[in-house]
Amino acid sequence: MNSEWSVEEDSLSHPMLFSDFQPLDELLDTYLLEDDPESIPNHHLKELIGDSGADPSQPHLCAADNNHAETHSSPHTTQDFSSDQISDDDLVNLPIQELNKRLKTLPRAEAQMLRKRRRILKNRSYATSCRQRRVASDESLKEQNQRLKDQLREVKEILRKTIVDRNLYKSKCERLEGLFQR
Amino acid sequence: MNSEWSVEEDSLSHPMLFSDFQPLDELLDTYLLEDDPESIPNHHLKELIGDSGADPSQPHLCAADNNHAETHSSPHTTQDFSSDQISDDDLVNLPIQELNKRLKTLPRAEAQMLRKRRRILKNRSYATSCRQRRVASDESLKEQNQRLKDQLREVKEILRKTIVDRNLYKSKCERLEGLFQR
DNA sequence: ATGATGAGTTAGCAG
DNA sequence: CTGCTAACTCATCAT
Repeated sequence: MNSEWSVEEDSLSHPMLFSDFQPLDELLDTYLLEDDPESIPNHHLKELIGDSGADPSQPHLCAADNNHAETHSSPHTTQDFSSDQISDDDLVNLPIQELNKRLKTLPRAEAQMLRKRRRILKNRSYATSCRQRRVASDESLKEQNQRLKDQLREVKEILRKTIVDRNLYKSKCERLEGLFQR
Repeated sequence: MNSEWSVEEDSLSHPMLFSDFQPLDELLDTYLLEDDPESIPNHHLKELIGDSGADPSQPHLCAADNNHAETHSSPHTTQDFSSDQISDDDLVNLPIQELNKRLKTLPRAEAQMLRKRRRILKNRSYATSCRQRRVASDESLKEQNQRLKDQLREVKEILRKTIVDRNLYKSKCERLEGLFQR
């Protein structure tokens, strides 16, 4: 049994109905001035990636396994080991121009493989950020949703109190008018 | 006297303030009784699958190409007849028990391949429904969000009018009380 | 076994 | 080419 409408309810945190309604007006400012629900934040769904390292030792247990031991990139004499000269890290992060320079010194087939691997590695991180973006956007929607529900509840409560208040004034007016009738 | 506090907001579509506030109360019922925002529908995110047919001719352009041209497949070696006996459709839809019966008549390797393919086909549709579910859930959140924004706007408008209404009654009370002072 | 989901791969579109 | 994303496959977890 929710005695929502009894005015005697001092348990409410706003013991001001009727004689003092400043608090209501303040709250009104708070809400009515913030007139556009569309303007709710919602813009914090970026800056989440930051990959760069994270050696994907066995990315999917099926990716082409190029043996990368670039802990101390060995710019050694021979280019015999060809593809080993370029770490995965360089492969993705080097500007394409710089990469092409290095690839020119390699056999065509080798170069092609490396380009393909570059694309795969890049796609891998695109996929990762795509997923993170989706998750972030979902969370954001849920948060916004919760905020809206809370606001709605609050505004409804204010409305309820305002109506009680108005009804009291109305009754008082009618009583006073009754006195004049006599 | 009444020229002072007559309602100037005739431009509003609710020309009832002060003297007639039934509409407000009706709207109040509409909103306050629907007290729990948590109870908004949100349960229509199912019944979306319904695959069954739709020959995925080239599912990803990379799936194992089983030659499903049973009209007259290419019988170059012995094993071809065998696997062609079971269509992809049967492969996914037959109860496992029934399928096993049929597989018993086939070479082990063949049977293993078919089991694996069954798993792949099933996973394909699991993935599809997973994706659809995600999309549906997202849309649902967005819709709910829009509804909440609309409701909030509406309740705020009602509150605004109610406050105007209350203030008018309050002014009137003060006026009447002033008359008694003399 | 079945179903669900994170992650890697591929195709294909957009810039 | 770069970046993004739908769809597929695989690994893994839970039932």
